[in-house]
Amino acid sequence: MSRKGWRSVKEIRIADVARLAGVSTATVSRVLSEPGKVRQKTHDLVMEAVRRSGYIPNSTAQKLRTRRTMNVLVVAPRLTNPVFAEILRGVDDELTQSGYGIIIGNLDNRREREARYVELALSRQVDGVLLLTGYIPENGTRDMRESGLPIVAMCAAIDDDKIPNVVVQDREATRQAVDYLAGLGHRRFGYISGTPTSIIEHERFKGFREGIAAAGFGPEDFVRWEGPFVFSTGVAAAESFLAMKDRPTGIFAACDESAIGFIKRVREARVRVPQDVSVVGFDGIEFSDFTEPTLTTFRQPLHELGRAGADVLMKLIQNAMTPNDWNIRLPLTLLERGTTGPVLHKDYKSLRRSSL
Amino acid sequence: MSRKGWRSVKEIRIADVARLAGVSTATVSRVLSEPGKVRQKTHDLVMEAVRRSGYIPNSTAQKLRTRRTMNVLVVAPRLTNPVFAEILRGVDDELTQSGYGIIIGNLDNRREREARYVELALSRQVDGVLLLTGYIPENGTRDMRESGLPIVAMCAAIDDDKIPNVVVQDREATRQAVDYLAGLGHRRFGYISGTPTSIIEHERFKGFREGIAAAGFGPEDFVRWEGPFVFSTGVAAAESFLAMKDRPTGIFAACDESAIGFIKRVREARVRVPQDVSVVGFDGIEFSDFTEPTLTTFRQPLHELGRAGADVLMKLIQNAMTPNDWNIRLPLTLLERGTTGPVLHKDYKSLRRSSL
DNA sequence: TCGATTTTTGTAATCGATTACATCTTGTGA
DNA sequence: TCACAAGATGTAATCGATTACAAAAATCGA
Repeated sequence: MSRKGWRSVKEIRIADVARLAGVSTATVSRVLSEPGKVRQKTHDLVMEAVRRSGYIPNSTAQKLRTRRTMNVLVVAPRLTNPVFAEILRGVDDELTQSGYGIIIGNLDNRREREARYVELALSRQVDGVLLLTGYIPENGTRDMRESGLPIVAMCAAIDDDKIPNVVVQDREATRQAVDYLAGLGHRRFGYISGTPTSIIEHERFKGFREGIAAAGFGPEDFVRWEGPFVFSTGVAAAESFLAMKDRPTGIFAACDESAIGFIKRVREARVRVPQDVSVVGFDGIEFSDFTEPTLTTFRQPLHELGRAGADVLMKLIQNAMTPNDWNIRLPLTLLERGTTGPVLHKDYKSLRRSSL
Repeated sequence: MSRKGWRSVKEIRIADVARLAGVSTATVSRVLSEPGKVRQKTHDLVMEAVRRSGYIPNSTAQKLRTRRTMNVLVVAPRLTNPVFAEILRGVDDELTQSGYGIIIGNLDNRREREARYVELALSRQVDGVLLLTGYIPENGTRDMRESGLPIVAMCAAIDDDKIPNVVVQDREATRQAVDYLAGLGHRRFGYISGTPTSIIEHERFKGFREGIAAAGFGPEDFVRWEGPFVFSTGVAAAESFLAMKDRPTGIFAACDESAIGFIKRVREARVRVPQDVSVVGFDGIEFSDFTEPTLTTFRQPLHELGRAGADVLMKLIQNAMTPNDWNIRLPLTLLERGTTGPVLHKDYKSLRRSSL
């Protein structure tokens, strides 16, 4: 069997370099990884041999011996979601700087795919794990924690002393969203959810209800439409919205995609945004600035979040945590743009009309 | 130094399992990787020991011995670009099925980051490489090919007998785009480019010029606006467009983002789409269906492309290539939507007006 | 039941680096 | 110049699996 058919290039081992330089493998190893431990003359000799032979250490062998893989696993719910892609970019920025590689664990929204990545961690292919998911992956009897690996939870707080959290302040932002809409005079609200089973969604909805209460309203003052974090959830919400007799005027969507889907559909039905209905999104994806009108939304500090998460993981791996590192919560920014405006109450309108 | 502080969980080695089951390590190994080679009774004994101890093989040791890492490197120009994210999803689908892991090489549009990934390949951390970039990464004196690893080039044809290509038919599609616009009566064209240095852009522009020629026009019949594959390129093109006295009416954009940026900007200036100007995009990102009007564009079979690329790489690794695998070219689909329509020539209009 | 054959299992080498420990050099001060 | 410390280098064990080869056990036919 020519399973190794492609292995055409002769591989140079550390022993080859040692022979070429007339030294032992130990010396070569030291030259390459312990600066200043070898005499200058020998050092030059070895480096010359390395250069001439084109030697590059076999990283698998290094890993076996040093027990460090210099790889990190990043588990994300869905890679094509721009939110996770952007976080991943931040993570990548930070990790590659420290010489770490990234192995991606894309769940593609199917939770059963977790098992594979738990296995990966358990089999020691990585030095640490970044969870962009809202829960700790488990694999039947075993879960990620059992690996004993450093884990950092992002995107949703996890209640475990051993696991640092690096998250955004969703709940506060969502609360603020309601406050903002109420401030514009809105009295009836709509909430377009994200994936109902995700902790992120729970956090945001909790913030929403808190906001509703804080503004002096109750559960009877809002409707909630359920669905995953995608465009079509907004479209479906819009269908339901259009069928209502007494429509809400202040809508909060748990992600920009569904906000955009909603707006697109209601505009088709000649509902005006923001004159007839105001919409606040969540995420601040690049696209939200290219819709008509431009979307009012909360911008997540995604890149910064990614960097922060990676930074904490590095510290965790190196046992260099400070108390502040255990719970990092980044703020969001409200981008007031074109899809929100003061309410035109029916009664207000009629009042006005009669007073004319 | 407590570098290993976190390594709290006792690690179980194959020797522990062997002792527990009262057999040799060779037997345990065979139970785990050579089905049917061990007597049923012994097999059960071993499996029970594995279960009881919770043993999971140390994959680094396996890799060192078998010389297969079961990892693949995917080099992409930019992860946050939804096109690459979607291709990656297809790759992931195919590879995880075969038990391979993915190490991501995100260039983030900075070519100097290549070196790192060439090194990765050279140090044997992966069994193969998928290039989503338009060129072969090089690292000073060494390039990816030197690694002797199986490489598959996607997104742009590479002229090397040893490297299979799995690409989409950009050029044909772009040609067709011009043909389509000409068929709608357009006589003056605009071309919004992508990153000028990328091979992908070259291919598309080549197709565009071929289309122009095939429709009986020449270089004087179109303008070209340059810029990277982003929204702002379209916005800048729009500024230039708006400043023209004799504006083109048929615009092709090398990616959906710039098409959308263009449309957004010209609409702000009260130019109507498609009545005043028709726009054809390229890619078919999810978002293109949520603009106003919906974007006419070419859909790339991204997921399929990813799967196909991964499939060819698997075959290459296993020396199982068939002649057809060396050059796969997937077709694109024209999605006729809202941003294109028949031209209203000035002379045509005046003609019509006078005949009324 | 015996020996030949086949099947199963064990022993030990191996993959390619790192590193503890031993040994050899070099440098220093008296 | 010598004794001794400090520094440089070499030897060989080690990481944890796989696997070639050897040895033992099971199977079979006569």
